[in-house]
Amino acid sequence: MTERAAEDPAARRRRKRPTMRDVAREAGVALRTVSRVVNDDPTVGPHLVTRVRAAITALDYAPDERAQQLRRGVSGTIGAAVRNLADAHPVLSAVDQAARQARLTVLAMSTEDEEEREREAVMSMCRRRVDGIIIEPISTNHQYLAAELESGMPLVAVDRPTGGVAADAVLSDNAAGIGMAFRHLVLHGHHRIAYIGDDERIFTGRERAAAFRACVAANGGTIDGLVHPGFVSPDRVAAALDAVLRGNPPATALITGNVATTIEVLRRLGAEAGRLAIVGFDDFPLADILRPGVTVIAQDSAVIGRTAIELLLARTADPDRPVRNVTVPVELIPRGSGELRPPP
Amino acid sequence: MTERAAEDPAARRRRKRPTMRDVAREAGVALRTVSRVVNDDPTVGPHLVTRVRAAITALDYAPDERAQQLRRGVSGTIGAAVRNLADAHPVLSAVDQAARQARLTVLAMSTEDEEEREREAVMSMCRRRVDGIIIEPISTNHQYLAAELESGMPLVAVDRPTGGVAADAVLSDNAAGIGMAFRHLVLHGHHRIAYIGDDERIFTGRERAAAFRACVAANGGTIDGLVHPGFVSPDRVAAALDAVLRGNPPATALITGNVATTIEVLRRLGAEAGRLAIVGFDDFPLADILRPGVTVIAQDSAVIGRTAIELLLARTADPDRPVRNVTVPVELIPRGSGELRPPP
DNA sequence: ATGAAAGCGCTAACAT
DNA sequence: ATGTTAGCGCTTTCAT
Repeated sequence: MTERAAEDPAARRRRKRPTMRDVAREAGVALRTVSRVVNDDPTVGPHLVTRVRAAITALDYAPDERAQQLRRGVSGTIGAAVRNLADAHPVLSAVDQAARQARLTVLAMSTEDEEEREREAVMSMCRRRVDGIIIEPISTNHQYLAAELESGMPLVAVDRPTGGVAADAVLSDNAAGIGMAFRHLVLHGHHRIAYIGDDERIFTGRERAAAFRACVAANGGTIDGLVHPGFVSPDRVAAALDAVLRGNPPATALITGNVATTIEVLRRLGAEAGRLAIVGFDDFPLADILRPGVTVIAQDSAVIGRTAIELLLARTADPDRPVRNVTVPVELIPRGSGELRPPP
Repeated sequence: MTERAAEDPAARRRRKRPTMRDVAREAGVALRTVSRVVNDDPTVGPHLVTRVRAAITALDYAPDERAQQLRRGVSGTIGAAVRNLADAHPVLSAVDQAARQARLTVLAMSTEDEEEREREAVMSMCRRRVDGIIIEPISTNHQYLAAELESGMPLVAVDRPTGGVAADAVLSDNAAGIGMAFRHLVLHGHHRIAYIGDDERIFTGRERAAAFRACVAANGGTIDGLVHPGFVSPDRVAAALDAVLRGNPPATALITGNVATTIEVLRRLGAEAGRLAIVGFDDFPLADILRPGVTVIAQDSAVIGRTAIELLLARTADPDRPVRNVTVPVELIPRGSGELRPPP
């Protein structure tokens, strides 16, 4: 790690940040007039507007948003509690864009998949008096938010619902997705289809595993040795994959319940990836350039993000409206891995 | 998209958010005492502490951070202007963690790779009076920040330097990385090595292309038809790849200057990926499960992120310290694609 | 050990 | 059309 000191006028003078009062003095007008100009109030004479603008430029004045917020009562900011800042749920992009269109700033904080961090992040947002919160829940018990919800804080859960308190949520249609995957594989000639996915303590893990069991049952099969929910770790996925491949008879197709599992399975399979038909839940970048391409059930991030903001704004407008859960359809994207036929 | 209304006690009462004054009234003490308790001032009698705590709990009081910040003069927040919220530079995770350890909150805003958005985001952070800004520069001219820098706003550029104003920066060792990639390929028997990368108007594109040219020259070769910098689009990459493969003689190895290019090349190559030795600049998830695995020059995100926060804090402590540029070493990770030998 | 009062920088009644 | 004044919710002298 190399350091290099660059040129720097050592005698750089620090200027204190100018306030609105300074601008008023500079322009020779009242504070209120500056405020009017800053807020584009049309009732200011053009002459003064010019003078104030000049003063603002001369002093490099920028209003203090904290003071504005404090006084105005709204923050113009919504909080987003996401799992990881560098690799957030793709809906966050959509949330961000939709928020911008609603002239709202997004304050993103990471939860690192830890309940306590989630709580810290969300409470910090509340203390900042954000105008609403989008949360990708980690915790299963959000009682700690009861007071906030009661005092009208709009909160929208994404991907998973909140627990213990009623809040708006926008979820993907997990059951339909698993159904699509299952039928797709059956259609391609598979009879022994297995499932490896998240721990059933996690909402999506629970929903997807349950949907899978229902599919097997509806198809008149038995689920013995075919369903492998659990914590996603290389070892566990490896063991589950092993059980699936060495079953009697072995499964010829696999549904993976989340991206981490899909990737771990592919990593494990390596060169033998073509040996097993695979449909993964949730799309991921590069799924199309793997060989074979990975067939996935894709969530509609754009719609989810937009819907989340809509629910947020609706609740802001009417804090007493009934709580809503919106389910967004998913889509099967065939890319090769899900279209593999079983060996004869 | 299905909607479902959930149970909701229609007559839910909205409680106004309690202020410190409310807590004081509830506890029967002065405002100042509540403030003391909230800030863990030890000079409050244990009896009153208990009473105040009880009132805080009873009212579900949480201090308004905006007001605290306004009064205290610091925000406890640093801004991070990143390209995209859902797919930020991996250093952001490291920044986030390092910031948390420094008891700072990260306010992330996206620039969407647009200069104007960058400016909006950064200025918005300034108006929020954040304690510092981490920026992944899009713009090449940051004169608009001159006043802020002058009034002491700590600003650290990551991955690329700022333009037009002197600011701290932490950069990867682009030249060394290209050098490592080039030597690695030479070592594996390649004589015709090509480069496809970013537009040279972008800092990293410029540095990497220049380093590549230097390598070719040092190796006694000519660069005719081997260097293809430019805007990263599927068409342009396809054309460049075509030129590389149909050269006379064709190149047997390729260095790609960024992840987008690497992926576009792999997508284009498809099943023929084994035909060309490839070393990509910047690591990416799944590089290890592609076949062959993709050999990359990896940046040390953790170090970059930590260093960025260090520079930020150092400047906060001493706004007059000389501007520093820190260069962080990169690493070559062999995974297969870079170890392919040229056809005989 | 506790409290009264003065702001932080701004907006919004309410004059004029 | 412009200015005066009272807060937003908090921290912080300065008394007591």
